[in-house]
This record gives sequence, structure tokens and C-alpha cells, in this order.
Amino acid sequence: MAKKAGPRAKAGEQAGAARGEERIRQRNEKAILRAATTLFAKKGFDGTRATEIAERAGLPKANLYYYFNTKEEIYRAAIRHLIAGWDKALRHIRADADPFEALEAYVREKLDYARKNADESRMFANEIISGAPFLSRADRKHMHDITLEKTLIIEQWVAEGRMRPVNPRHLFIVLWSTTQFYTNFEKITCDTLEKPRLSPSDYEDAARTIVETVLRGLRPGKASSDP
Amino acid sequence: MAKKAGPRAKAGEQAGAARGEERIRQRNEKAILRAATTLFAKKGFDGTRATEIAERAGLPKANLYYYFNTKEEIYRAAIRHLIAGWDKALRHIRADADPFEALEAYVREKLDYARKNADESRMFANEIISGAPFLSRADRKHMHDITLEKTLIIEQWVAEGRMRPVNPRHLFIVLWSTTQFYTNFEKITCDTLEKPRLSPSDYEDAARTIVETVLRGLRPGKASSDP
DNA sequence: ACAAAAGCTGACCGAAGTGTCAATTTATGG
DNA sequence: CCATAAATTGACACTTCGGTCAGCTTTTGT
Repeated sequence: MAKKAGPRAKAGEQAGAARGEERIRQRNEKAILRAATTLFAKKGFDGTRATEIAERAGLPKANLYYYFNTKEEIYRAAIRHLIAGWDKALRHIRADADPFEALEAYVREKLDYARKNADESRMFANEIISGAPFLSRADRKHMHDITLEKTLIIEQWVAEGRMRPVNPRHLFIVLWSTTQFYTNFEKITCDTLEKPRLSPSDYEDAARTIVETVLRGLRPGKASSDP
Repeated sequence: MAKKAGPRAKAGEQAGAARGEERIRQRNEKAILRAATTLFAKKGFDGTRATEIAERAGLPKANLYYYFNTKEEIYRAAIRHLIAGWDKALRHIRADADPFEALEAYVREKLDYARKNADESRMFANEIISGAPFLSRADRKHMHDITLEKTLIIEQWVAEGRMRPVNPRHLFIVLWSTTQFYTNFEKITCDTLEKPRLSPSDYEDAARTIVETVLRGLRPGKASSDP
């Protein structure tokens, strides 16, 4: 199939007037994706109605289908967008950096990213819990490759005696889980902290807790393993 | 409304033949709840069709509506069930216990519970991410109260110098996030560990990692905070 | 200025899904 | 065994929702 969805779906800004070319299309697609992400995050794919997305984007429903062929296409576009931001924070993990400075920077940035992009973060979590039915093999490979690369750096640090021995894959899992929990499970976090909403200072407390528990446990030092 | 849903919805086993009283009803409700939990976990409330639940429970759809008035009622019943298991693992946190033995036992049991009740755990995660629209105030208060109680114990341990200073609420959040991540986000965990499925030994590795990072960081010892 | 392309939209359709019901069968208690 | 309650179910009513379409308006290039 694939018959309509606008006349020129691809072919970015190749030449000619770079000014406002495709301005309208870009603005509307962005509005649709923003609205969709918020709704998908809260209500999931099936729980979100095309009409709702349209309303939130300030467009009539039929207009949605001028830009996208199906609701699923909107969902996939949103997923693609958030996959692109996956590895941002990982750039701190460099072999020539100080392990603990690098890991702390990573934790703080990840926490910050989740806070500032709460909807994306939640939508992603939803997708994974549901078994990642819309993640392409390429998406998963990408995430996997990036992780593997950073894994090797951790192993190197361990080999150099700069950190305690640790399974780097599990370490990343622990770091992901903690940094995403605050945003993804905001409701339960708020209940626990007895706050109506999470403030920046709560995120600061979170960062400190993660650094002082998870990371401190990895600092080299005489073995105090058994009591 | 609320007109049907079986003749005797409540009034457990009060008297008379305790043998097979209400056997059929009990069996069927259980089958429905089990089937529903699995589906709600994977596809969310709106993504799950009443027909699917019925099929999975081995019943015709109309029979579902003999036991429950609405799909929402099924969902609520499932939620109620899993809230009941929330505090199981927390029983290890007792003031007279050794802090690290207690915390390790807690971590291991929580990990184990999540693994063995993956569907419930995922359904719960789904509910929270979506903003906990079906959690009653009482449910939330229950969770909050239990947590508060354990929080005080941690504070006592800190005051006695048996652990490093830590914000107990954040500590619990870190512990929840890590212990639930493996099950809730199984897909991403598998990709990261390069396994098709998680084996018990992977969970053992997870437990060890959590204990050796998160918990080790809390052991008292001379301050090695700054480099 | 004007033609062609892009953008917009109200009205509509068919598929699918929730919940209903009346009629039938099965279990239970005396 | 019979009467009454419980359990079962196929067929159906009603609604909602994803997606279409034909014709309209606006923008753009020349």
C-alpha cells in the first residue's frame, strides 16, 4: 500500500530556499509527535485515540492522516526519535576519564534527561514492558552495540585496578534502573518522598544517593567483603 | 447501576458445608484473574480485549460478564490482589536485625518475587507509569505507611552508626528500581546480557551486583568520600 | 497573476469491541 | 427426585474508533 501521506515525505533540505522550506509540514509533524508522545506515555498505544492526539496538537483528526498513514506510523516515528537520544549520556564513559567522575557525570545527565523528557522516557518504558513490539532489530542492535562498547571500558578500568571487580552489564542495568525510576514511576516516588511533585532538589538528592551508594561501593579499597 | 454479577458476590465461607462451597465460582474467578493479569501486563488495560481474557481462561466471553460487571472490575480485582503482596519482602527489615543481612535478604526476596510473579510485577509497573489511575487512596496509603515504618528503622541504624548516613526513602527507591528492573524490562535486560531469556543464575548475578554495589557503599568505614 | 502543488477538513464507513439478554443446562439441598 | 439457585452461552444491540475521501482553501514558484 503506502499511497499518500503528503507528496514529499523524504528528501530533507537539499537545495534552493533553505529558509522556510517545508515549514508547515515540519511544524505540524512536530506538534503531532509531541502530543502523541505525551499520550502514548500515559495511556499506551491502544489507550490513545487518534482524535485525542489531534485535539492536543490543535488539528482536526483528518489532518493527522494527511501527515501519517496510520496511528502506528505515528508511534513508530516517536520511538525512532527517542532511540536517537539513547546514547547521549554515555559519552561520558571514556577510557581516559576518571572512572568515578565519568560515572557520576553519566548518572547526573541521565537523571536530568529523564526529568526533562519525562514523556519520552515513560513512553519508552511502556514499550519495553510490553515486550518492545515496535522496536526494530536495528534499534535493538544499536542500543546493544553502544552498551557493549562502554562495557569494555568498564572492564578495562577494573583490569587497571581503578575500580572493584563488577559485571559491567549488570552495572549499567543498575544505573539505568535507578536513573529512570524517579521519572517513570513518579507517582510512587512522590508518595514515598511525601511530595506532591518532584523538585530539582529531589533529583539532586537522588543523584547524591546513587553516587553515595552504588558508586561508592565500587571504589577500590581493602576487601571488607565478609563481616 | 451494579445489578448482576452473580447472586452472592461476597460473604465468604460463613457456615455449612465448607467443602466445595462456591468451588466453581472460585475456580473461574481465579482463572479469569490469572489470564487477565498476563494480558494486562503485556498489552495494558485498553490493549486487552475481553474476548482474549475469556479465551485464555477457557471460557466464553459472556461468562466473564457473569462473574464481573465490567472489564474495569476485572482490572481492579487484579490490582487489589497484587497490592496485597507488596510488603511481603519488607518483613526482613527489623530493628533488631543486622542491617546488611536484612537488606540483602530483602533484595534477594524482592528479586525472587518479581521473577516468579513477572506478570503481576509488570502489570503493576504499567499501572504506576500510567499515573496509577486505578490505585485507591487506601492502597497508596497502605504502601506509604509500610514504607514509612521501615524508613524509621533505617534511620535508627544510621543513628547507631551501623550504616553510613543515607536518605532512607531514596534508598528504598534505589532498591525497588533495581530489583524490579530485571523482570519489568526483561527485553532490554536480555539484550544487554546477550541471553535469550533470564536464567536463575542471571538473577543470582543481579543479586550479587546489587549487594556489592548498592549495599557495600553503605557499610560504615572511614570517610573516603573525596578523592 | 495564475496555475500547480501543498495543506486542510467535515462527513462518512466498516470493523471491532464492550456489555446485554433470554433461553438452556447443570449443580445443590431437602 | 424435584425445585430452586447457579452457571453457561449464542446471538445481538450499541458505541467507538481508525481510517477514507472528495472537495475546498492556502501557499508557492514563475
